[in-house]
Amino acid sequence: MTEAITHLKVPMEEQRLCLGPDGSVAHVSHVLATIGGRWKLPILFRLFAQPAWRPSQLLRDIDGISQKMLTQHLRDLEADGLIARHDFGEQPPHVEYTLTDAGRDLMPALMAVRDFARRHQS
Amino acid sequence: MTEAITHLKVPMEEQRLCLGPDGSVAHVSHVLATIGGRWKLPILFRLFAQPAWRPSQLLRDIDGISQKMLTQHLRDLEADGLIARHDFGEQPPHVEYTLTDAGRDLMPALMAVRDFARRHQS
DNA sequence: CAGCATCCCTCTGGATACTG
DNA sequence: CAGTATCCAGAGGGATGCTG
Repeated sequence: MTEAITHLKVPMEEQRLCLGPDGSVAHVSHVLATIGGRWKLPILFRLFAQPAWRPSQLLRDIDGISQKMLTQHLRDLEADGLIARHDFGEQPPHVEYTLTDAGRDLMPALMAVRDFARRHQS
Repeated sequence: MTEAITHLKVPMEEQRLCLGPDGSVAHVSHVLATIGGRWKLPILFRLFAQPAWRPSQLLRDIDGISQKMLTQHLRDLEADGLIARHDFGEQPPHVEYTLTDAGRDLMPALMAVRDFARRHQS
């Protein structure tokens, strides 16, 4: 590689769509921030594979997670509108978590990321 | 919401596809790790909007980035196969970065994430 | 121009123990 | 069972200055 790289022109529209304070970068960054926690994907994918989980089930099923991080991530995901908390008000306590419509709508995008990873598996 | 949530059955195939050491979670997590740096999306989207950039251009164009983080992220992205470094061996130094085929292939997945963010913009 | 080295600080997340 | 509180170590990243 000793030859200068051709700088193909790209329409300014494309640039504005990608960059800037409210462009693609900001949108994607925001989503990545909401799913960026250490255990958020394991939680989301479980709620996708099986619609309702109790915290104790997740705690047992997700290997290595602590109760503190489970609760914290569930709170975050709920605040970001990806999952919903259902309290049955029973004694002993009974709580279940499910994906929201937004949470379900996110999964195809994550599958696109997964498919990319599969295509370029090392 | 006082009624028990119906636990719809999901095929075991789906579960194995999503979870486990080599399932979707691992794949997506790996990709998120490679693009998770503070300035990696700004870099990738710029290389997507315009094919070749010199480090000094990126340093001027990406508001707030330091030279240390620019170099570090460029190294990481190169090691992960998303971008390529082209050294023209001139004096003064002349280096350009471009997306690799893999890097270009990643963008549609990121666009899917962006479109999700747009649909659910708050 | 491209890149490296050092210091420092914040934030995430792990371990542990406790409450209703 | 569901959730909270505290302490603490490590990674990520900002500021600054230097080299070929």
